[in-house]
Amino acid sequence: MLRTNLTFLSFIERFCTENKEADMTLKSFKAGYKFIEQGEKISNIYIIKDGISKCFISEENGKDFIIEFLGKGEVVGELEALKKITCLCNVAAISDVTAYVIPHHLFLSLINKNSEFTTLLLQELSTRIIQTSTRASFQQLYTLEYALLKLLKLQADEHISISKEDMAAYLGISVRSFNRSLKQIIIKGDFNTSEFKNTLQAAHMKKLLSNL
Amino acid sequence: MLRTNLTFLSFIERFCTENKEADMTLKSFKAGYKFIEQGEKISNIYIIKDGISKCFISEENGKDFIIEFLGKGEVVGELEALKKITCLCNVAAISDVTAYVIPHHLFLSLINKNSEFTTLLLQELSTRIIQTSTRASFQQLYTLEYALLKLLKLQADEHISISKEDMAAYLGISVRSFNRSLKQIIIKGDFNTSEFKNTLQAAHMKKLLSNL
DNA sequence: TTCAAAAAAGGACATTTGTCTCGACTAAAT
DNA sequence: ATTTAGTCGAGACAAATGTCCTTTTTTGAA
Repeated sequence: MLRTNLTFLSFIERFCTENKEADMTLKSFKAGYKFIEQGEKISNIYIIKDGISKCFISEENGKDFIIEFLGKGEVVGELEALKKITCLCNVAAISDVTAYVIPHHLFLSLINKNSEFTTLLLQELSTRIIQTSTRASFQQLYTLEYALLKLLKLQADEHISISKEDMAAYLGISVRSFNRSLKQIIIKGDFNTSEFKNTLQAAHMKKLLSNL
Repeated sequence: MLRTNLTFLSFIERFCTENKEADMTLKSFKAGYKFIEQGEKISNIYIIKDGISKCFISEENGKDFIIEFLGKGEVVGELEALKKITCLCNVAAISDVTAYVIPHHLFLSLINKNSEFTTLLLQELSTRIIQTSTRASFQQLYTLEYALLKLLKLQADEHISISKEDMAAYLGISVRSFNRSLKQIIIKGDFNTSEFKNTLQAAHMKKLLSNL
């Protein structure tokens, strides 16, 4: 659920130091700041150096759907650059975020001139398709409780914690349903059973649950 | 819902005629034949020349989720080639299908040597991410009836018809729910109202509904 | 044409999820 | 300490969806 791409980040940082004259800058955003707005035209791509963002679609009926949480090395705005479209999603910082800002023209010329970069980009896009597809399938075909349990586990694994509202938006459900399922999980003690392989995970999970 | 990529197909056909010595073949599959099996290792990619296929994930609970219907110019197996993984999905022919078969090594060398091809591939992957993401959001956040109506409209637009089971699998619901919503739509006469702009569409829609 | 088997449709009930609302708790202001 | 506004959780009910099983329709063979 929290995507990262350290290889991609290394490449960018290396490129940055080796091409100091290139038109790349580093920007910081406070937690909560929405730095990309759905429907707007942008002329830069962003590569997250630090912090966590959420990428979400706001539907016309007022509901939000979180496509993915983005961490180190994830890129944003590249679809817009490649396909010359307005922003597909909103992107907002969840924690404080710093990101490399790269103008579209530089991004596009990198693709043309640097095959290492192109390969990394192809890898990134592939990963995204795989994750988006498998998640869509999973969330449509399994019960909410199962999906929620999996989501909590992922947070335990990655030692992060996401707000209740964001988790609900990620699962595509109301906060009410989220609370209900959460209670079921706690009552049943599902998080104590078989699926947790190590006690560290279980401990982090308890902490997570006590904060919700 | 039915993806096509005619630019991609043109490129392949041109490449094929210009490089007769290259290791590319044309294969045909009868309607219903599952030519890619989830979890298996493959060493070719397929580019659909003609016909319609469905690409679907079979979950462990026995349910299927249709990721997308694929028409002319759509490529299959490229994620597996790029990321060296076993097949993510099943792919089955819905109508009779003919497809170009290209070995992984040729596909990968095309990426390295032909920047036009790489650009087309980047476009294709981008489109896929966009479509998968917007669909996931839409299906999670809107009512079934709304999603179904949209699905029927798409079929009317594209002059194709998909079986009931496949539509249900695409929407991630049971056939029972599908039938219920369908009835609602017919009773309400939704397909006759505002959203249908031209009578050709409306006519095709009536034909579709009478076959369901 | 008739009948039996198979497939599809739909009714009934259970479960899940959403919406609306009220009450409990929190925190800040007086 | 009291009040008040705001937030959060959950009860109650409604709507949506799945499962199971009966009914209806279709198909194909005699």
